[in-house]
Amino acid sequence: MQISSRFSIGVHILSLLAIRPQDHHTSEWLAGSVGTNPVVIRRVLGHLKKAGLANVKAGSGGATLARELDEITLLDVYRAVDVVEEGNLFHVHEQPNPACPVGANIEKVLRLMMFKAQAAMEGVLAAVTMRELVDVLAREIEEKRAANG
Amino acid sequence: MQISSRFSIGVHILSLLAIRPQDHHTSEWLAGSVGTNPVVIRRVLGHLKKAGLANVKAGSGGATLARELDEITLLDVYRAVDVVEEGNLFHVHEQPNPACPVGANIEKVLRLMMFKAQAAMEGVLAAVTMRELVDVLAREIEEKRAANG
DNA sequence: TTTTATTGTAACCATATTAGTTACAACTCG
DNA sequence: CGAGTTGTAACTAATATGGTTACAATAAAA
Repeated sequence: MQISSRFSIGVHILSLLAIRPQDHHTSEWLAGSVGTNPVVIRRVLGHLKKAGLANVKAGSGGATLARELDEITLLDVYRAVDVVEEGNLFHVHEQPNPACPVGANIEKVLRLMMFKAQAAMEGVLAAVTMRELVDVLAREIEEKRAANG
Repeated sequence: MQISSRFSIGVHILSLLAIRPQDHHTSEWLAGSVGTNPVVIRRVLGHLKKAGLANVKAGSGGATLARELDEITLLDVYRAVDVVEEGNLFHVHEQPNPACPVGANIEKVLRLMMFKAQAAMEGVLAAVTMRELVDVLAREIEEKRAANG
């Protein structure tokens, strides 16, 4: 099991919009960098638009950031692309036997522990802004450029 | 996307082994409490056995704990039932364009952030032992018993 | 030894999700 | 108008999940 690459694609797209603000970001252009089909990009971009993270212009085409990078956290992207239903990262089996003491009570205990684990994960995503990520990315690009030419 | 219920089933099984040590824990009996098919139980139990968390006796049947509750963390169970490939909770898209500066460098940055998020989640699981979980569960059972009779 | 109950595993099924693809109506703007 | 683009539906192949039947191998009781 893995969390859908829609999340990583969403981050990739927003990074492109941030780092290359001058370009005409069509789904085809974005797909070229992500390495996938334009329709996949349009689907993810649709999620980002709905969440108020990106603007997309129909007809003439092109996407832009709808918010400052400082005001977009990785958790915002994660939620936007709808990869994990809220509070349900873990699937808890659904028919424990209520006639058995363990069966009747384990669900509550399990959900508590799993919620904490999930919250810890999302907390890390919430603590990183796209500004920080793009800064790290830009530094990475610059370092490689300096090294390889 | 959700992490397979094998994990919650595994915890449920170990809890049963701990709370009802006197019973004959056949897959059928366990399935009765979990609310699923005995084969599903046997499959999970197979994972737990392989990981050294449970003993299962073929032929005459019956499962028992193979370790003290204090020496089993939720992370042990999570790893045992093989719900998430190590280090790969997040699926990162696999063909970013190396000719694009963003495409060439985003994977490393993404993996770093995602690894931190995943590690935070697993850290919570590692911090909870089956002893603690079973204690909470036993308290829950007792409270309900006292209230409802 | 025979009988009975159980495990371990293969095989199959229905369902769901994912990511890619084709197709096309609706839209924007030169 | 015409060229280029988005939004979306529809289809596909691949994969994972959880349930089910079936049965050989096994253990222990009768």
